[in-house]
Amino acid sequence: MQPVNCIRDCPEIFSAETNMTETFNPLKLENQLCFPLYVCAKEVIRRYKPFLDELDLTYTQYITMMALWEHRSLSIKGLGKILFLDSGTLTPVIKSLEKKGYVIRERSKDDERVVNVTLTEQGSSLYNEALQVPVKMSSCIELSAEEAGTLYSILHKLADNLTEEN
Amino acid sequence: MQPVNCIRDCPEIFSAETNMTETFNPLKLENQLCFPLYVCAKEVIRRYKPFLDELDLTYTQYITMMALWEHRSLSIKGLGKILFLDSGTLTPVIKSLEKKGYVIRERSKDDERVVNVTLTEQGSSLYNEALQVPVKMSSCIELSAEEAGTLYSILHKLADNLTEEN
DNA sequence: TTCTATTAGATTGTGTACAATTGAATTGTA
DNA sequence: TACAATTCAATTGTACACAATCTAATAGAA
Repeated sequence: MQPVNCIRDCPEIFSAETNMTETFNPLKLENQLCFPLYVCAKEVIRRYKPFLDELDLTYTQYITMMALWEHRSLSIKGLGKILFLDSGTLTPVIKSLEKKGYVIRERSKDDERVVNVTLTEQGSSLYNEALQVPVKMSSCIELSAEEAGTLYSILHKLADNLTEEN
Repeated sequence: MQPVNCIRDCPEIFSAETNMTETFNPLKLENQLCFPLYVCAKEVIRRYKPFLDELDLTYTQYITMMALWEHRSLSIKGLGKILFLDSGTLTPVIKSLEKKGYVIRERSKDDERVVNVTLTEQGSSLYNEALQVPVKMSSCIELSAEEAGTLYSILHKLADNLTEEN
């Protein structure tokens, strides 16, 4: 990726408020904030792939399992709120997890519209193998503890800002 | 998104080197670094959509046009290096841009394997309308100048680290 | 209570992403 | 110079991601 000279080279943030001096070009890739975000997300997920392949999970299936390891059972809607995914994405992901035997899907008796997704025994026990995934990933991301912490908190602030009140 | 308490709550970074005290759980979504990255990338791109719709561009087409506004003409391989995309993704994107009249595709005379993608007059002049996109986006991202700059440089460091050497 | 509005999830259609393969062109080497 | 290896782009197959639509179920209001 390109080097960066100064803080105002982030057009989504600065183009409106900064005085546009000589050569500053808000449509250059190197001046974007979203583009490296998009590249990093893709590349980190690509680094997950070999480790997730060992569990026969995709990244989307992995984060779905994480939500279920924490909550045991969730509706499609509940999963969507946690993962920021809609039913168009989740329905096939969950059917795939069901086929692998990690979850079961069943209509709620209280409200027939609701589909509850629940971990099976096999899905629960996958947790122990999955514990190796973050361990292995940690060696792929060469950021200092401070940088990682800073990145973490800025991303959470940004995510809150972008996803609030839809 | 969930609140964060302390810097070690980033398992991809910390799980290998940190002493695992009592309840720290590396497989919780709130303890991931990749998950908010993935969510932010998706959500920022979603915010682009209404502005890009006005230009009849998708985000992938938009970054492709950015590369071409800067370089005028590039091979598929050249575009792939800049955008971190492979031919399987780029071929349909470029055919779509060709259909809209923004680029032309032609085999290189020097090397018939190479396809050069070149801006048309119409593609070039789209630049002027596209200048409004970063202006409009700047009001969607509520980060301070300092946070944006910090995010920018950490993401570039991470991208360099993830994409170096193929 | 009946009719309307809302909600949950599934489906459809479009557009990425990427791994793996293919085929044509070029390069490197014996 | 042949011929094996490499390179470039296209194609194929799988898996998202989301907008828009659809259907069934539930809730709300007259």
